[in-house]
Amino acid sequence: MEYNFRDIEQKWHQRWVAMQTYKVTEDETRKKFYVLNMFPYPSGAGLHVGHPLGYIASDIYARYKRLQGFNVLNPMGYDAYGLPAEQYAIQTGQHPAITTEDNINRYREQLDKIGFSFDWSREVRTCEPGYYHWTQWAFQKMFGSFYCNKCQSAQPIEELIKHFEKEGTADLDVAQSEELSFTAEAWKAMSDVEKQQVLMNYRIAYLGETMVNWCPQLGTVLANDEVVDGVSERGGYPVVQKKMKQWCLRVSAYAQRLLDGLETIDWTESLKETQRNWIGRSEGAEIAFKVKSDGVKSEKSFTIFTTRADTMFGVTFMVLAPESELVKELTTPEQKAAVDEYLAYVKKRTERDRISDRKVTGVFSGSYAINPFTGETNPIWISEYVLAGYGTGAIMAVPAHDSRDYAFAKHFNLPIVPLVEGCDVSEESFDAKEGIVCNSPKAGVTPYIDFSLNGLTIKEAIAATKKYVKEQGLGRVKVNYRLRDAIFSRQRYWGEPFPVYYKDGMPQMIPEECLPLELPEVDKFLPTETGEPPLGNAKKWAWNTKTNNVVDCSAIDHETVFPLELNTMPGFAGSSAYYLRYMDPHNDQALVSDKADEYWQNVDLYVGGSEHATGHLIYSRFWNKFLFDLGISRKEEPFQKLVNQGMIQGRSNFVYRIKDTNTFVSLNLKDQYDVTPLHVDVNIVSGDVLDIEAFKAWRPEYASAEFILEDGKYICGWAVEKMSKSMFNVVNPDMIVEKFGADTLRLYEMFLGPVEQAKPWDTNGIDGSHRFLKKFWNMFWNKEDFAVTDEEPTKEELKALHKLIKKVTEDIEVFSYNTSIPAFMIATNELTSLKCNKRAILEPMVVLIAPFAPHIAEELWEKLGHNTSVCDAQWPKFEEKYLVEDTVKMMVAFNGKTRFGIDFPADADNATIEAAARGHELTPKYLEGKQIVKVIIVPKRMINIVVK
RNA sequence: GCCCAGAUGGUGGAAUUGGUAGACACGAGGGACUUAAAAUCCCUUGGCCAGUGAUGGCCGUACGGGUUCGAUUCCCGUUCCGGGCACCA
Repeated sequence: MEYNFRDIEQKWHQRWVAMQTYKVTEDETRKKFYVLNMFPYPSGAGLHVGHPLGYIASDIYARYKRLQGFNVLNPMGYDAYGLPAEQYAIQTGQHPAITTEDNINRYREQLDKIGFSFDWSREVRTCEPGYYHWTQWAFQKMFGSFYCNKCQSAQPIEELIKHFEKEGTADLDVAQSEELSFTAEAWKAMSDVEKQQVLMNYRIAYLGETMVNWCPQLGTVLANDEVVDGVSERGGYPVVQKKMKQWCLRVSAYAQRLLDGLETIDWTESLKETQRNWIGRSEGAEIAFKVKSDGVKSEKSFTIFTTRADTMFGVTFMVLAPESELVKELTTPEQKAAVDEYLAYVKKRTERDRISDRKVTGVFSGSYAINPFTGETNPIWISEYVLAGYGTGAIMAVPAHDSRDYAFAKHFNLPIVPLVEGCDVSEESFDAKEGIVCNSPKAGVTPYIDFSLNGLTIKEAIAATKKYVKEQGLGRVKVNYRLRDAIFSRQRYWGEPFPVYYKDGMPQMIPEECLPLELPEVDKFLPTETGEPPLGNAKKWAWNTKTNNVVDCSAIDHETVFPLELNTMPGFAGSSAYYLRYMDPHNDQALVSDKADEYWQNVDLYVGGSEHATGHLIYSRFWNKFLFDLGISRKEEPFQKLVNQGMIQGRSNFVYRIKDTNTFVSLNLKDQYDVTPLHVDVNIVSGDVLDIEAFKAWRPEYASAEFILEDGKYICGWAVEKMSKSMFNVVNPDMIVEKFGADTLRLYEMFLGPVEQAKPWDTNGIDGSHRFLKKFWNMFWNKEDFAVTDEEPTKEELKALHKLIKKVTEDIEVFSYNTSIPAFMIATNELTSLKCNKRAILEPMVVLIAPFAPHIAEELWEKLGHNTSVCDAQWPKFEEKYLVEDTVKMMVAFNGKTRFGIDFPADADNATIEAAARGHELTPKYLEGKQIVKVIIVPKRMINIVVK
């Protein structure tokens, strides 16, 4: 019987739907296992062969776990809000909801062909009100919370208000935008609006006037992870810094927990390292410097942050960030003109300019600071190399031991004082944190300090200085993080609307029971003429606080009807807690019910690309920790194990056109001509041989092309590149399924190499996987008859089977699918040559292959007489006894060189083997005249005889 | 500049974590069946050398050292490729 994959796959796709094979419900009697793929953004281009790679890998794992008796949750959905649909809408007027729906349908069709075990009854789409209800709800909870540093947890804002009423800001240790200080009386005296303004300083979701990455071409702000090398990640447009009022999430409050959590989860080291870099913890000290203006000592002071407190004696100047509030305060009248000119220059420069040309620039403020350790005065400069957003926006410059300070000092001719024994700072600074400190004043020489750092190592000196700073009240020990708060507003249409209206200029949350606040219709998707976001075009976009519903904008009276927020939420909003929603996707009372949450807990295995390392995977961990603090999520980390599937690259093909002609020359002859390589569609190339007729038909200008062939063929060149339309190297999985079947595609994608590794797609090798499935199929058939007998299996057959069980089980556990497929091939070849057609062997084989090739497994399972799905079978148990041999072939080596193998009884102990070796029984001719120094026995493998 | 992960045949990649390097597959070459093609099956396939031959020898896991009876695997140094962070004080 021929292996007719088309009929088989179609039949089982229908059956699975009819039988609801993949529907899961909470079942207290079984252990849960939660497998999750990063849900896709449904782009207009559809799936290419790279997309399903991770889905196949996780599907194999999900099916395997199910066969092991776990209750497996394996859901799928769509990250449906996004820029491409909106840009398409701007160009064509087509509503993004329609484009998105079309794309989703296309994705679904393509996914269904590959035979995944997704429970589609749990599908979520981030753009549906039933889903974004809970995105808005979480945002409101963040608005209503602050972060308590003492208890390391989010708390209701009411607790903070109580604190203010009792003792003002005294004894307050919370996450905040800036440090405020007021008494309980002052708090009570504040107006409502003032109170709200104060509270905004502490909320986890807050409206903040911050420097943002503004992308004029996209007309929106971008988060830090959406900006790469000073241009937007999408589209590559320039990004400038701009001060704007935006919604922000206080992700920075969770920096330490985000860092600590990494120790508890099973992710790759490189991904954890990426997140550690992004969080960027650094331990240092904040030290206050008093200001001396025009030589007159003033009461003004400012604080700097340093990780090198030991270098206090090497400070020769101070530097402020141009955006710092201190600039205005510390600029003297004489310097004002020069400073203003400099600030204007800095303002002109984009993020990109700063990165690409690192000129040394700066201006003197006119003021001086007093070093609290020495009493010396140092000039205060202003320079763009100091960043406003990190530390305090001000530094003490130690040119001898910091390369940036060094460059600045050289450029402006400022003094350089080395502090480390034997270091040479004539050409460059000495930045290393190792060596012995020198040049610090002896104890008692200055009136300011009573100890010397000389002779200490740098590490000791840092510790000693910090201790002193703390004791003397000169400053405090401080940990800083590079991680910034996430900017949460986007000036876009196609995203979640904020459930917020404005009263007296202050944001108010619409009542929780009125959620979801649905995205309004607009007549155009561009910003308004006055530059407001696209929601400004909505006619019906105001909130009536009496009736609690959305009303027409013309009704705004600022008494009962108020304007609604015009920004929408960014892409990461919807993807931050979707794994919780899958647990209970249709619940309209809660994000997830207690019962479902208690059962499914968290994701056991998460599969997706590493490009989300500093975006989604940080935001999602933050979001989950917040929900954890609220008692919604059971586990502090949402994704226990994470596997990053490698990108599948394209394998592009090239033809070589002789310049100024329409003649194409084959690869190995091209060096004889002056040629231009051109991309050619890989779908008309097979094994690097060009289909000439298809090529002529491909483009009208090639219809009359001429060819210079080798051996009668046109051989194309090739290169590995990103898979993309413009390179003509996109391979569509539908085509592969059509030609070879889904099982072959699944097997081949896994066989290509380790899941985690990036690798080029090469359709050529797929024959091998297809041939294997045919061989596997043929084991069950004798010509046209299904021929499986109930005979007792032989020892040899059982050995082949159990070797396979062992290998496949071990491989799946560690995601090494690419090595278990050869094991299947070897076992199939062995059993075929043994002419084995016994049920006791073949039935477990079907179960073993079911995760990899579910369609063929179902068909054979049914033919074997079962009336349930193979998904409900039991994973075969491996038994060691079938692999135990009577004899063991031991390799005999002399001084490490292997000579030959010799059989020993399997139960021979080491002493017997060694005696045989020493007794010259094994190898007389090699041992003649030589002295045995030692005999090393590697169990069941080798006897190594060391001779002299 | 700092951090992380890599480098194995013509190609994708194996190697039980220190024990016969190159499994398995593709590609290539040869053969069988066939009028022919497709399909299928069999043999060869890291390099060099010796032999009619079975076979034997030497070299070989980016490069140079080291530890070990034995190193693709562990350690030190170098080169190259990929990824992350980057005026972060």
